[in-house]
Amino acid sequence: MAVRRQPTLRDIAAAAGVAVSTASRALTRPGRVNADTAERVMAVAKELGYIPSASARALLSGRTSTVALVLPDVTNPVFFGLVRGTSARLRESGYVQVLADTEESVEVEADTLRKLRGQVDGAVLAASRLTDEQIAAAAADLALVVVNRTIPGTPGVLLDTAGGMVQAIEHLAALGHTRIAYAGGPATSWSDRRRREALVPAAERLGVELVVHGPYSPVRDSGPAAADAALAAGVTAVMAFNDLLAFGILERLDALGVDVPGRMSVTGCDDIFGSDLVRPALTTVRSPVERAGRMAADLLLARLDGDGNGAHDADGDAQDDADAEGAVTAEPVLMPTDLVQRASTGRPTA
Amino acid sequence: MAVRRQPTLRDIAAAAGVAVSTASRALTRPGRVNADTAERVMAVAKELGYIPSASARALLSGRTSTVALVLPDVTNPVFFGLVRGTSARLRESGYVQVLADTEESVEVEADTLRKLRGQVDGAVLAASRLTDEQIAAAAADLALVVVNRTIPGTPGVLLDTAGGMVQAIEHLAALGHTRIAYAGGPATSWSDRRRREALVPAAERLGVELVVHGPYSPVRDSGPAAADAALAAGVTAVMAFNDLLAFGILERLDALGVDVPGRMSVTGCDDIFGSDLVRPALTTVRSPVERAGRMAADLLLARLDGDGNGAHDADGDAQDDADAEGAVTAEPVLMPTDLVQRASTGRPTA
DNA sequence: TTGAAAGCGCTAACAC
DNA sequence: GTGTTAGCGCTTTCAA
Repeated sequence: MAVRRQPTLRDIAAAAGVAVSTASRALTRPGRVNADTAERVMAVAKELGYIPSASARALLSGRTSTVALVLPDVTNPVFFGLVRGTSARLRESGYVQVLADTEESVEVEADTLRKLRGQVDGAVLAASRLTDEQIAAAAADLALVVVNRTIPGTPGVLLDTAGGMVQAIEHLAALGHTRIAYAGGPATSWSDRRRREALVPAAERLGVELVVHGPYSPVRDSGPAAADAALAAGVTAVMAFNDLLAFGILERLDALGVDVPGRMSVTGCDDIFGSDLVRPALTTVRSPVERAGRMAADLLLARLDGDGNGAHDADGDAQDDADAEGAVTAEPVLMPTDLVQRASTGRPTA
Repeated sequence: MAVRRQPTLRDIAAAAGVAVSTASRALTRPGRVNADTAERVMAVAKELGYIPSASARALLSGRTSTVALVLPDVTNPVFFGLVRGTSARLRESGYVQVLADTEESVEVEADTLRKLRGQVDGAVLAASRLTDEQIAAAAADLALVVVNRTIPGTPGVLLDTAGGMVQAIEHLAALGHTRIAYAGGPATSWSDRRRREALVPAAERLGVELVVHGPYSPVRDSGPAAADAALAAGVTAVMAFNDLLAFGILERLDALGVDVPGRMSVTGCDDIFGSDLVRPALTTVRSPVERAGRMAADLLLARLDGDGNGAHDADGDAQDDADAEGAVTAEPVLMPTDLVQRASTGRPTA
């Protein structure tokens, strides 16, 4: 396969009886050329199935029209929305998206970023495992937008899950819970730190006792430990760092015959696929991950296309674009989250 | 950001006091050059952080070291394993993976494939919406591997879900079910056709009555219709086209207060994330999607790198590679599936 | 062993 | 309005 040689601009020019430069002009800015000539060239190009060489263009312009999305784990449901968001936004602007899975490895991520330099115009870096310094260094060579990280001088998108968690604790307090556990995530997690900082004063304000457990790995397998810790702490509700952890907690409680939400309410975070499938369905913090992906792509494209060319205004999403414009100044964009109430939370019956 | 100009080969050559051609040789085949010179050049290159321009290489060689994965919907859990499989395999061989989401649209897919030509060396086409003719045409311009499609002359990977479905009906028959429904998938689905062709004789052999419903969209929202049809047909078990549909069926049965599996057993297909989270946990056909992804990438790389260079033998997966070698002849590779028994199937209590 | 030069496909001056 | 030419960064003859 892939036998037939692609026609080049030279072929088109020859077939149309013009010089290559004329052919080039006819195809890229028909205005700058005689209408008849332009038409003829375009007809020939179409007939021969001409497609301009991306490599040649890239070599000449230094621009590849390609953007990378770098993720620690493509199979983590949390990132699906992100992939879709960036993917859709980039396609709208004619960019190609490269997907890089770093397999949760710092080395792979650093290596990937290095190789990407020159291959892509920019990258969206999600849930990076790198240090601030490493990211800042990479940003010197490659237009970068970070998701859920704050790197001075680098634009970013932040999902305000801390705000959603505060909504969750308010929800629980309103239901009558007075002693609540937070099953925390990885010690290195920026989000986790933010949530603790938000939850402590919120608990105080609401007059509830907050017991912080963890750190736990944000996976189902950590659920049993978190569930046991919550039971041992004598709380009536546990807020999990994320849905995966919450799933594990629910499973453990189910196995122990603990009534949810009667004896123990459970909340998660992310509203990933499956959170409404578990029984009882999980009350969780929904974050606009897909919109965050769009936004990240927006920020990146704004940088790449130059601030004012308006190319990234193609879609009518005034909300996003308004934010994007503002964020060209490298202020991280904060995306609000909200609480989805389902069956896993209720009044404590004890 | 992205300010610092990338050093080119010329810079390296100048700094090392050699000609560009020598620098090129030193970096690409150190053997063909004086050892001292080679060392000096490499040292300079490292110091200056030289990275060869992918565009220039591509322009010269016509090879981009990039492969596309084309999917109808990145957010469909069925594809996650595929993404991961191709991604891992491609990275092992130093290829970059481009992810293209066609949004279930024939037009977008055709358009994507056309644009991809020249940008990538090849593509893995999964669950394509195109006609055989369209795919065959695209294969003339681009090295292609199809997943779950058979296109004469084009290598492919087939997930033998039909075999898994037969296991499922055998399982149900063994439990004592004598009248079973199959909630079929889209009429255009190649897999669906294969399954019907396999299920009918299997049912006959097992002495069970098979009632075929559908076509249904393979999404949760189609579940209620499928569930209602199964109930109306008086069967004691329903086999869903895929897990998403099965989820919808379970929800509907739950809402109607129908006991699962007592009154109705349910099976799915794919074993997607969440199938063990639903209650009752779903008995389903597990297909080795990630391995299929690896295999598809294997087949593609075998084509691209030429049959015998062994580059795709880097990993020790003798099983896969043995198959891959054989499949260079464009015989589709069939991946076996198996049944995962969970709580949603049991003896009929009526 | 090394250097000079050609050229991949394209665009952007710069003529005419 | 159109053609000629140079050159993006690299590899690869072909000489030296």
